[in-house]
Amino acid sequence: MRVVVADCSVIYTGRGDTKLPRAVRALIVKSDGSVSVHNDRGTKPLNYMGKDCALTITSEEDYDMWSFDTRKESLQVKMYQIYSDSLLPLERSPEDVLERDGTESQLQEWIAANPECVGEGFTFVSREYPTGAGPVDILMKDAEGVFVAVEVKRVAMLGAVDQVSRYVEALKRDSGFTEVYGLIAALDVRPKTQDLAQKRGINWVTVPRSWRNGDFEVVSEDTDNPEII
Amino acid sequence: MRVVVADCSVIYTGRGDTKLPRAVRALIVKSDGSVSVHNDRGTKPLNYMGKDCALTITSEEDYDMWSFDTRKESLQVKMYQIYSDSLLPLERSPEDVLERDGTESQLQEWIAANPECVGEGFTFVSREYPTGAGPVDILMKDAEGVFVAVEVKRVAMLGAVDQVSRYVEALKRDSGFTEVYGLIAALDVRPKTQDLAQKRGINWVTVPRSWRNGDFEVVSEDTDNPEII
DNA sequence: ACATACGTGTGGGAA
DNA sequence: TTCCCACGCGTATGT
Repeated sequence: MRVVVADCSVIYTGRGDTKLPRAVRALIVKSDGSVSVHNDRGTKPLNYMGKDCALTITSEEDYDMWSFDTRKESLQVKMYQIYSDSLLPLERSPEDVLERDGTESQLQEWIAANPECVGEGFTFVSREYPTGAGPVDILMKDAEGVFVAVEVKRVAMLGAVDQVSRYVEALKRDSGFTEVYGLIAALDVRPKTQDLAQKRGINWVTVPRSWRNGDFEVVSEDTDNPEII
Repeated sequence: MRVVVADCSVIYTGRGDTKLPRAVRALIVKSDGSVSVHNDRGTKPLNYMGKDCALTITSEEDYDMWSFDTRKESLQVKMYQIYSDSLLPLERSPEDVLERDGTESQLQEWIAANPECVGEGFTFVSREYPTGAGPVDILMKDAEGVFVAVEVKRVAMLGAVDQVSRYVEALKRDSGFTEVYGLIAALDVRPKTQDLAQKRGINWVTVPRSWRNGDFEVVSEDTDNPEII
């Protein structure tokens, strides 16, 4: 990994177009051929370019032009003055991957395994049940045996209501479900989202933050009638 | 900006939880109190923490613990060995902002100024027209004088159909519009999005990539009847 | 501070 | 490969 501190200006052309005026910034060039231009604020680079770009350096009167190019994009850095240029040796192990926990997909699994948490007497039917408008996260039946299309989110916003509306609509029209309604299961359902859900006749429940402690998964193993705690 | 190369492992707790195993990586600490943990691949940090986090360093037997904390989140880095630690002086100017071109908001302005591009005889009525379900990007009238709720996107996916459906629904119900329909104007309308739009009775048009050349904006100034070229 | 929406979003998984 | 959706999305803007 190479870090260059320089007085530079930047032009990007590709998916969009951007300009950066002349200023002192840090360029980070990695061994996979990616570049980022950082200033002293924030975690995101001001400009960047994905891996495998080719660097060509040309000299002009007032500056060196560092041009990073791929097939479709180009990042052109005018280097007016270079203050430092360091090569930082990093071992690169392909195993160096972030391990995530508490993701939506895990929440989904957990709710599928604990249908009671979204409603008394609810039972699991299927995960990723296909509809004409995309797969429903979880399909359940309620205590009366009516189908429920469950949309799982960590944070539910307006789009979640739209999604579940789409699924219910598609299940009724394309799949011949006569009795089916929608439900949002989320850690957090925003106020406006609650309003829209209400209007659309979509139910919603909040899952307690403690879901990851596994409270619902602990089953008594000492009795003949295992009981959800 | 401080760059530390070290053999370290990382644990993040906050919105989710993540772990990184022990490896040699670069820590970037900026003057706004943000941190990022980089390996030698990609433009995105493996871990990071936004601005204004407080760093406290404590010594353990095998490592120093660098703990970056905010009210709600915490990034804990076990530093087993530090290979280098450089302070890179960057001037920080608040004016150092990326200037973008070809954004959605510019596309929106352009379409508002060139309503003909989405339909023969269309006329502009209003931008950001408020509805009970949020503001419509552009409100127009078609050649017959019927209202059209236009949703602008660079790339239109399923959510765009939902949005414009919501607006039309709200305009009819809350605002007393009797004649109104929805339209998506985008550079790219994805296949499934076209299908769903069809089903919902939402129209869509693609804006040519050349919109930024200003073809529609060039107006003859030599005649009494300025004419769109 | 909260809520909403854009982004050169990025990344991953499935068709 | 393209298409779709989640993300500790980040970041800016309006309230």
